[in-house]
This record gives sequence, structure tokens and C-alpha cells, in this order.
Amino acid sequence: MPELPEVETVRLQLQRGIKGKTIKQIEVYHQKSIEANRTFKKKLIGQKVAGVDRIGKLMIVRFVDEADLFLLIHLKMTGQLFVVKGKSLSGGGHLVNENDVKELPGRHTRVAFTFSDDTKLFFNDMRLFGYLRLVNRVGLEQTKTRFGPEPIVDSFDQECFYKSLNRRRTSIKAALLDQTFVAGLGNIYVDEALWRTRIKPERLTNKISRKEAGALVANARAVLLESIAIGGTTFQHFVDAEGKKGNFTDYLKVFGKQSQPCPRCGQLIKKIRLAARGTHFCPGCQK
DNA sequence: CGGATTGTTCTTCC
DNA sequence: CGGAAGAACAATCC
Repeated sequence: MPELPEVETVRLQLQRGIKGKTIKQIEVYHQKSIEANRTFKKKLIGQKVAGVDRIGKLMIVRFVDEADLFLLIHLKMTGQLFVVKGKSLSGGGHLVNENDVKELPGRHTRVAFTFSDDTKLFFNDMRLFGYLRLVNRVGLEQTKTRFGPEPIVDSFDQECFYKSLNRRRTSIKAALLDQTFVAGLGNIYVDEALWRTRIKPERLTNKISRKEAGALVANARAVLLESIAIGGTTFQHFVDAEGKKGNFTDYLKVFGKQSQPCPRCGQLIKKIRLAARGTHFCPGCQK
């Protein structure tokens, strides 16, 4: 379940691993992952990677020659990207890292790219929700309009955030999961940000004060930045582009901690179902 | 073996 | 018509 920090972790590794390299060959093992695009290979082969950007949980690969082409990569829940340096390839499968041996390509490998220096990029996705999608500049701009601001940007407008909350009439949990409202938070960081702000996930958005809204943004920003600094959270499927798990798992306070004492007040953490998601909170100190 | 797992989009409803 | 709620997608684990 990659959220903003996990996607950012992968983005940085991708940028290091494939920037400046030219796509030489592509293997598509599962059509659905590229939305059955018949021109996928044709358009991408020969393209040189200029860089990898990110908006919310979506990665955007740019190419050098002003071609009107961008590759969008969404990992959804079980998507993974692995960069393997050319030299380490030998025969069929190979080792991605020492702790977690993986055969690549493997059972869940959907697409594999080979670059001119024989570096390989594998897109694995067990549940097939993720996708690689080609868009032109217009399509990219349309896509971008579907994302709200990220809590980690300096330009985040707190007053606008507060006013939008006031206009809505839904649980704060559902609002924070809405990517068109605020981009980058998912189930884990929403629960963590609400715990830090002492707000119950069920609280209605129009019952949140201006001061609480400000604190919520600050806490969301803090938890996302702390996680990025540590390389993300691994709860179920997340591994980075080198096959390593994220260490922020050790810093979670409520997510997955049901029946354990709240680190702040000692009451037992509860788990309920809210906004169709497993939702964790402390009934003692979250109001 | 049924239920839980979740990010996003689509559909339905008020 | 817009917001909100729910379904759908898909495969695996327990």
C-alpha cells in the first residue's frame, strides 16, 4: 500500500537508476497493466529518460527529446518497481537484495524494460490494480487537475483547507483519503496524522476548528516528511526499487496497533471500519 | 472457505 | 447538479 512517502522513495531510486538511459527493449507479460495499449512498445523504445516526477502517489516519467509523451506509473496497492543494474544479470533470475530473494522476471512481473546499458526495470503487481499509462501533454495536464495540494508543499493553503472542510459534511477520515481534496495520504498516514492531532477519524469535517485544521496539516506534513526521510513504511507489500522494506513501520503509533496501549495515554487502540477502510484510533485521547 | 486487505474510478442515490 | 456513499476491481492470506 504505497502512499506518498513510499512512492517518493521509489521515485528517487528510479531517478538514480534510469535517468539518462535509453529504452532498448520492453517485455509485456500482462496486457492489463499497460491498459492493452498496442502502441506502448513502439512509442517507448528509443526514448531517453529525462527524469521522474511525482504528483500524489502517481509517478511521471519524462523523456529528453521534446516528444509529446509521458509515462504515468501508479502502483496502487501491490505494485512494485525494481531497478537491476545490467552487470548483475546472469542467466534467468537473479538476486535483488540479500534479505528478500526474488526471481525477476517472476510470477507477478507484468512489464520489464531493458535500457541501453542493460539496466533492467521490472514492474511487479500481484493484484493488477496498478498501471503504466502513456499520455501526451494534454493528458498529463488533465491528470494533474485531479489532484489536490500535497500537505508537504510550502504553498499549502491552510485557510482554503479549513474552508473546504467546513463546506463538506463527511468524516475527516474520508475527506483526507480523497485525493482530489488533499493528495498523498492513504490509510496509514491518515490514521497517524489524526492520532497526532487528537482528532477522532469519525469527526465530521464541519466540526473541525480552524486551529485543529492548521494542526492537522502540520502533523500530516510532519508524518509524511519523517517517513520519506526513513524510506517509507512497509505494512504489507511495499518494497523499494532495491527490494528493501521501509523502516517507518517501527514509528507507527496507531496503524495496526489495535488492542495495544496508546503511547500517549495508555488506553487501548481501537480498530473500526470507516470510509470502507480499517481505521485505527485511541478512544482515550482522540476527540 | 468466507472475510479482510486497499487506491482509485465508476455508479448510484439523495 | 454536486456531494456522498457504495460497488467494482483483483489475488492472496488467515
